[in-house]
Amino acid sequence: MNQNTSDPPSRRPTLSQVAKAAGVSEITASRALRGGSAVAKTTRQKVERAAQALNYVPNRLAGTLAGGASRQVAVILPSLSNIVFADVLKGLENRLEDDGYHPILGISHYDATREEHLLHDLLSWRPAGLVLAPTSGSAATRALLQAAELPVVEVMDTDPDAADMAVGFSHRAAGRAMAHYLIGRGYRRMAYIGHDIATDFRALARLDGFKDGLTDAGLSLSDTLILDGPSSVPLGREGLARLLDRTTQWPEAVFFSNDDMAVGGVFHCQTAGLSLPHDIALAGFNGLSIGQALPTPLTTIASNRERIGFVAADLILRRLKGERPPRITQIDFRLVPGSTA
Amino acid sequence: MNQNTSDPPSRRPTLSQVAKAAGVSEITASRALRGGSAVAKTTRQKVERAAQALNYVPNRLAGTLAGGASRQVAVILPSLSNIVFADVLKGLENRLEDDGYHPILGISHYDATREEHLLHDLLSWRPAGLVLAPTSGSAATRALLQAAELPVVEVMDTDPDAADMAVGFSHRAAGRAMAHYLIGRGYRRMAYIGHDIATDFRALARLDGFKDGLTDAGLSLSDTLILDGPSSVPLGREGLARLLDRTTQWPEAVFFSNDDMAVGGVFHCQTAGLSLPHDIALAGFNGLSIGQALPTPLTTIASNRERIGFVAADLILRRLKGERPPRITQIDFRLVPGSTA
DNA sequence: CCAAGTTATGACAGCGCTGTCAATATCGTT
DNA sequence: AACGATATTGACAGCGCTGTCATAACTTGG
Repeated sequence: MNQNTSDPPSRRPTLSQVAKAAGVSEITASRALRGGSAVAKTTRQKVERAAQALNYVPNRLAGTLAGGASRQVAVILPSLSNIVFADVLKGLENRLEDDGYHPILGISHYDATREEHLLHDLLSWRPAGLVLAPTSGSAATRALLQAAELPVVEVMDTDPDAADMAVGFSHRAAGRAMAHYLIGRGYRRMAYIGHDIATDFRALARLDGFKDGLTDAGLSLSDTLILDGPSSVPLGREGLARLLDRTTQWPEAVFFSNDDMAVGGVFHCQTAGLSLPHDIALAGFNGLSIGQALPTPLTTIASNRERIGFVAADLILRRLKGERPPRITQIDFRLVPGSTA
Repeated sequence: MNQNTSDPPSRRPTLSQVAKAAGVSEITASRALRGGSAVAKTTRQKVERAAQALNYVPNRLAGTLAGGASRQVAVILPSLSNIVFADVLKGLENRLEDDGYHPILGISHYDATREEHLLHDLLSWRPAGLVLAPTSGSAATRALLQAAELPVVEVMDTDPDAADMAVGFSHRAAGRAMAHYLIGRGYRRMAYIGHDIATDFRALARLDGFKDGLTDAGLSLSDTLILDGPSSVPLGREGLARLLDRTTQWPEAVFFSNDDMAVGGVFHCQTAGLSLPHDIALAGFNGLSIGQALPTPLTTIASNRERIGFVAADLILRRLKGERPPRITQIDFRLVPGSTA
């Protein structure tokens, strides 16, 4: 807390130093650098030159505190192990960057307590907006959001009633769509293989929707296998092996919690010499490129994660410009018939 | 710019309001909430209760500006399409979160100009540290880093001389190791299939190392195919198809720029009815789980991206605590013999 | 019971920047 | 040549918080 007279020892240059170097007042320098306001062309050039020369980097903490909007957007995702959320983040970052905004990231690990903690932490940076793929519908979380008075976008799902805005699609509807598709293909005995469902409630919603779809046709799930741990190719492979191993009456079709799992299932079939979809049919969810590159392209449902992220960022930005964008934006999923079911 | 007397209309509660509610001075409230300093137990409780009641969320912009350290770490990665960088980010976030730090993210898209711009932008938030997977060795970038006077960790590579600290491994050595392994297995005619190498200079370093390894044994690359665009499974599949199509004298082994590409190669072989590694041998890089779950586990080199991220964060944090951690930290790669080569 | 040493609290200034409003310079017009 | 309109610049205060130093309250021991 020193430095008011004379040159500071070696600190980063401040606006005041730039102003002095350019021979103008601080506020004029500020305006010159931010563009827009009325500043004579020659003055602006002087200031810009001075800033350049001093290697000036503005201090946005100060700027934001003094009245500006933050240009940081808090982002809370449940995981990064899954490429799905990396895709969302990519879309987000892409759109934000266009307007000079940046995401501050928090990973909740599908843990409601952690999510709440993160929220509190990130909010302390006074972000201009918040994007999250909620892990829980926790009341405490909801209260914090309400109080924060900033644009909030919940991504990936449109089922629960969002506090503010939402972008995504109905996972329940997606599950149901797959059930209908498989039924249409003539399958009747169907099983489900999923990962740690207690935490991933969107996967759970797909399962519920799938069951609904079966019910629509008077059917029900013949078998269900839930494995511990996050979804992965090896886990899906193990899952199918175990499911087929523990019963003599095989299902005709298996719906996996997502493509990673389903690709694992395909690999098991390749290893076990089972022909797809004749011996058994498999279906996934997400439409990852790897599933489509398989010798037997995976039957799946494509979701556009990157677009969801992009739109989420766009909604925040629009709101900050004073617009009133729609509360719910559907980014539709699309059933991709492959050769595995 | 109003609000000094009376109650502000509806703004977020400030420390001063908490203090008033608790009947103490602002600074005492500050100390009570931050813990540590000498504050009577009863006072602390009063303040905590008041904060709770008001739903107080501290303003770290103000806190940092007033003298604290930032607790934000700038992170610049070239891409998020590749799971590799998502892994690094995951490790980073994990370690940072433990100490209440958060990453501010920027994606350079393998573009030096963009990287520089991001650097400037992120630095304006006065982060406590910086982690980047450099895209270029740009002089301008280097200068900015030097001037910024904050802990900097360059991740993924230890080849170039880092400005400050570095965590990772030598991609050149990794490429060479694979060459030696394949030679040891008896292969002589070897080809390389890679993605957009102009931008991904770490992939390029692996290729160079691979060539070095061949040279060590008096061999040289029989064929090289570089495809446009980011690496992906479909691209690898297409690559191998094209390579085998354009020549009658097939290579005995193919080294791919990474596992995604190599898995695509495996899929092509499955489709084309080629037996691995008899008809042709394939090898990748990264040690992704998908490669290991294949019916024919992929021969590859495992890199520990998550750990690299974790260690990078740890280095920053240690430096902030005043320690002097090592400048270069090797996180070794490991050759994983599979059944594809 | 008082001096010396702790422990707890507060006053003050200032971090680096921007919004507001006022002051000055510049210009065209009659 | 004087006047109002417009373009350009600056003074001031304050955003919400914390470091520094000073003061007040409380111990302890002789």
